[in-house]
Amino acid sequence: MNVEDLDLAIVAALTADGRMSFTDLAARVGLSTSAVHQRVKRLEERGVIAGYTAKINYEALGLPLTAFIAIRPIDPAAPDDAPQRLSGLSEIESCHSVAGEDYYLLKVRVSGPAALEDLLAKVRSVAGVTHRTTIVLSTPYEGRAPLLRGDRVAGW
Amino acid sequence: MNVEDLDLAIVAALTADGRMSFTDLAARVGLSTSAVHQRVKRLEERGVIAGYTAKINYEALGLPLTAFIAIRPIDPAAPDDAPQRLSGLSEIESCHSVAGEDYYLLKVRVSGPAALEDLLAKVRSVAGVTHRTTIVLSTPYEGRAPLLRGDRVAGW
DNA sequence: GTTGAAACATCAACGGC
DNA sequence: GCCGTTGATGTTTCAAC
Repeated sequence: MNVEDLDLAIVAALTADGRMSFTDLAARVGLSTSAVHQRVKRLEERGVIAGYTAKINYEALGLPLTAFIAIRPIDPAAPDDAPQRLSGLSEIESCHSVAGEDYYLLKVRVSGPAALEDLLAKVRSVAGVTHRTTIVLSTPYEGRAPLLRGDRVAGW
Repeated sequence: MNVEDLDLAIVAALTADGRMSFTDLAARVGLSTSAVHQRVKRLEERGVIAGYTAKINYEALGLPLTAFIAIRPIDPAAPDDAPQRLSGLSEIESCHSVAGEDYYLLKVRVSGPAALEDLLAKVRSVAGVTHRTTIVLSTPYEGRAPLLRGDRVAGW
């Protein structure tokens, strides 16, 4: 796919501040405004930049409780459309299919223990048995940019 | 803190598209451009909107392997500054302090198994013994907006 | 990648509800 | 207090080089 160092710098800058103007971005990577503009548009078209989002403080929004829920289907032989069936539950922020004992790992945001209890009941009824729920106490950091450094793609 | 429905609509729109212009945002929530502008600035000042970020396709960037690493310190009596000591490892996207058997849950992005092996060694040497590593096979969805609906803050 | 110019968005000051 | 209008400044966008 060939993403150059300049593109990595652009991606890093837009990860840190997704609303940075093309003018500032240009100054940061040492290019003209329209040159970065073209590169950003190309990164968007190629899907390297999949979009932009606001970072939300969910505590301030009344959803102070974050948890991870590991699940596995009740019937392992049944067609596994759990992600789709769970997608209606708005409390679920992300859904990963994982290797290991569990099938899926969900990250959820709720208003408190009672809402978590309700959610767990819904998850059970929709997509199998909940296996393990891990409560998040605090989040030292989140959404950092894990970008490529010197060691690059060697090792695959 | 008192976040109104109008603010929730703004937050939802900016979660879906963090670079949406105030003009479009205004049309979407039925306000004038400067009215939404003022509300967004207030949401930023109050910390409800903590910033903006680009959504990156890490596979396209050469980091196709995502994993969760659950850790606990070697010496539970020692001062626990693991998040800070781990913050130098750029592969770590997020670090949550959790309840349960483990102390921290890390989400990491690497280029492949060899890079994961290297990272696990670094995590061990820096912040304790790695207890369980869960490989992500695929991600049906991620970064959705878990916003408040009718049930609100009841239940706390 | 660059320049330049038109269309558009941002932001602060002011007035009205 | 919150919303709307205005106008100056800055930004985005696109064609031509």
